[in-house]
Amino acid sequence: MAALKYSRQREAIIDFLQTRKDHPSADMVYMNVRKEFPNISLGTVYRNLTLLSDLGVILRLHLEDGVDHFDATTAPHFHFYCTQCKSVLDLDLEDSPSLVTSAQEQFAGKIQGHATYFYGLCDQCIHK
Amino acid sequence: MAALKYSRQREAIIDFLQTRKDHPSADMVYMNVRKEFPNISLGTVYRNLTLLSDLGVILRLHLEDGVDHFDATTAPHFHFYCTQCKSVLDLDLEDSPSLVTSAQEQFAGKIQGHATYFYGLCDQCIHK
DNA sequence: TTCCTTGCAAATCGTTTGCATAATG
DNA sequence: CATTATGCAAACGATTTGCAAGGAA
Repeated sequence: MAALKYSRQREAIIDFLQTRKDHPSADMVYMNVRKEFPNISLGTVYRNLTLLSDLGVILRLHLEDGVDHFDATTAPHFHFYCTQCKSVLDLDLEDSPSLVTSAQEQFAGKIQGHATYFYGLCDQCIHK
Repeated sequence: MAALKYSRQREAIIDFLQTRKDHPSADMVYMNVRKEFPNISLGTVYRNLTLLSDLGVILRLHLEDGVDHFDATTAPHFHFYCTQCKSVLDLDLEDSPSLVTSAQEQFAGKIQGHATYFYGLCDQCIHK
């Protein structure tokens, strides 16, 4: 029942997210979209991020740092979180359907998906 | 350099968590431990939960509902989150070192572990 | 004109923290 | 006695929300 109407701000938010692979926080989105829309408010950013993730257009990630992160790649994939530099990366494993399948075999409810993140040290943080 | 000292409140918090398999929030812990220590403060509950999860005695889970959940089972396992009733369950999958292993094969950094939760509808929510 | 969206600011809410006091080792 | 833990309340920070004005259908 949404009856969504177009807005340039929302488009800019989606566009920005699609250029990034590092899963920005709402504040990051805000600071960047502000270059194009200096008057955009943080509330508008949050409203759109919430709307878009409710619609499934983007993903909302809950990591360990207390701030939500957003991801324009909605195809199932895995994430890596560096405990040192706090960066977030995509991991492209082939294996994800079998994970859900094997979980489903042992679970009476209906599994619709999963959120998985690996944690540890990223390549850069190891070498310094 | 911790130099931990005993406290009855902390013990009660751990004891309570060990009796539960539903991964209570800090507020749940607070309400229950209050039966035994009516004057305990929410701050003390948070301080101990944070301390214990930093020490690795318990796990702190970041789910979709915006509140942190705590788990006294620290052995690697999976979680299920019901998107309808918001309950959290343990899933005992044949532990998959293969998950970390296969991820590690394709990743230059060092993977130390993973947090995985499945989401969907639990058995009870399907049948109503 | 109707209803969605925005900007702004205030409100929420989970969590953390400063401080004086109590308990532990 | 030295140090850690507690209770209380205030502070914090991320996110949400009410409202009046602006923009899309």
